[in-house]
Amino acid sequence: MSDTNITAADALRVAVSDGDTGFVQVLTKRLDRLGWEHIVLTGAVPVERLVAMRLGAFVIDLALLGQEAWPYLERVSRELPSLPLIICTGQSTVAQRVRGLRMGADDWVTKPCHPEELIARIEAVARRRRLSEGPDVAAVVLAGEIEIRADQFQAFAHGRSVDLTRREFELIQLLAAAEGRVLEREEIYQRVWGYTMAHGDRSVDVFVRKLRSKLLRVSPDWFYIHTHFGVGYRFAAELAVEAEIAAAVAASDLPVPGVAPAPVVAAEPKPPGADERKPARTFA
Amino acid sequence: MSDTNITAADALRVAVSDGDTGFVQVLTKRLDRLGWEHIVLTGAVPVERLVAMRLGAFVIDLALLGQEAWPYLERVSRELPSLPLIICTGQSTVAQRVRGLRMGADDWVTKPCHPEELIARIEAVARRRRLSEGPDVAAVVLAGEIEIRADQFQAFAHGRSVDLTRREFELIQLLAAAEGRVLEREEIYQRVWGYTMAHGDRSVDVFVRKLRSKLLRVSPDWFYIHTHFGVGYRFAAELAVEAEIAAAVAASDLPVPGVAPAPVVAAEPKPPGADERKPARTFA
DNA sequence: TCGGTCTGTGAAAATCCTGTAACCGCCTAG
DNA sequence: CTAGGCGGTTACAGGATTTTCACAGACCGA
Repeated sequence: MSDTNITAADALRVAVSDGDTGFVQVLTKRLDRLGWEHIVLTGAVPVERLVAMRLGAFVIDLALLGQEAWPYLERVSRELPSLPLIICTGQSTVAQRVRGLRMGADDWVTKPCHPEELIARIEAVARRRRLSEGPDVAAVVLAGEIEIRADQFQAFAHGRSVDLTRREFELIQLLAAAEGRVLEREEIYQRVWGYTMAHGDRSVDVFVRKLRSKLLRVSPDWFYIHTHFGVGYRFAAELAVEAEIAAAVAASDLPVPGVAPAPVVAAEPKPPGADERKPARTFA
Repeated sequence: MSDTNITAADALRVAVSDGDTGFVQVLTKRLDRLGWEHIVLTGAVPVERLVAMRLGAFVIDLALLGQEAWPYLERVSRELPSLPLIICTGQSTVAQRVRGLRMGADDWVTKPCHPEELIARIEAVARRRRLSEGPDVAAVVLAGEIEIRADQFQAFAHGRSVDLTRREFELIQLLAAAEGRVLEREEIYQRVWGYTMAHGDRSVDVFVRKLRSKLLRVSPDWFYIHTHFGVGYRFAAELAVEAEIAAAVAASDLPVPGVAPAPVVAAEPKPPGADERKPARTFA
């Protein structure tokens, strides 16, 4: 329910094909503020290039294309029927608008228009599309020997189910999504359970234990969930040997900053602010 | 692929909620010529009645509702997110249009407008929706011993009809179309029943049971619908024997080569008690 | 090293979820 | 107008899952 989630879910890559630099500038500024990626095009970009852009929406000013406008429109909507296509152009006749819409455009906005309305219309079309395409098929996270599939509400190892319950799955998904970052109990509880944690609640600990136990069963040579004493938990796939070395190093009290980047396995490069506080010595 | 399909595919049942009799008259005349069914409403019709109408699109003039306009709009788009909703109303501000669109409207047309354009916009939204509901023209789906034929509104096994009712068929079709993916009850309800599931509604469960029972009658050696506790259901044809082996594997916790290709039904590996319980049909 | 905290563990208790079956209107075809 | 099919609701029981507890073991700072 965090607003970052909302942004992420709604974020789109939008291409704008328009010659009116003033309009484009105002529009892109708003898009930036929304966190949407945008690409400005200045002509009839070949459909193949559009495909490569993996767009979430396409805003196009027909005036820019002149004679080519209708054929281009036809081609785009034939080749990319699932691409939300919004025509944003100057004065037009009813017949032209009807033609454009029948041809496959999802909306037709007449300039001058308020950028906010254009954005709202893009959202409306994108929302309608998303509704039909269902959840992301590519929602798969890999870590060590574990494969987390959102579409299955389940994690797998060697093709076998880890047999997680709903809460267990939500927990591992949250942790894995924040791979490398330490999450505090409060935050974990807040985001998995949906409401604030009562003082002294041990639910998170208990579920971490269950998770560890099940992961150990299917992937005995790896450690996935690391305890940060007094803080919370961190998810990071680590080969057992590696972890032991790391622990030994930490125990010997040698200032070795590069503990994580172990040679044995291609470890995920940790983002810069990942390391906090004292080196954690607990690697359950 | 007959031409009757073309007509059928484009024909929509449209409800128009508008007080302007002149406009409605012109519009309905055009709709008639297109062969679309239409219903004229003159107020805030309760959502349940809208559901019963099984609409393909809903055109609404906010002016007709006065104070009730926004709450009503909100309710409709929340309860029936899949219903194409076009607002066709008089003068408005950008802020109002943005609000309406954000709230869930698919388009906002300002009156006076040409009925042809309104119709084109309805078509555009309906087209977008249809796109998402899948290229279901794959009229036949095969799974295990079951053959699901969309054109017949029926499933078959060994050439014999499974004798499914309308709802049962819609349910199995939805599940089968998402084969391998877990569908949550909410989503199932939303897509089969067309509106939001009331809290505590067990309809989905009951129909799953009916389906299982009928499938078992015609194809006793297969499991088709798997329960994901706390989540929903997943469709996947699985031979009973396979399922038992999988369960045994999980229970013994020994890797057995060449048995489990992909996600496989597994039973909770209970400690020694190694119970020979019925082939697991549940999937945590 | 010591004491106070914090975390891991195992199990019991409390909840929640699902399968099942019986029941109730509505509609339609006799 | 009546029986039967169908969609939908409800109540219940058996399990599965989640929460809670008490205790043991770890960790940190002094």
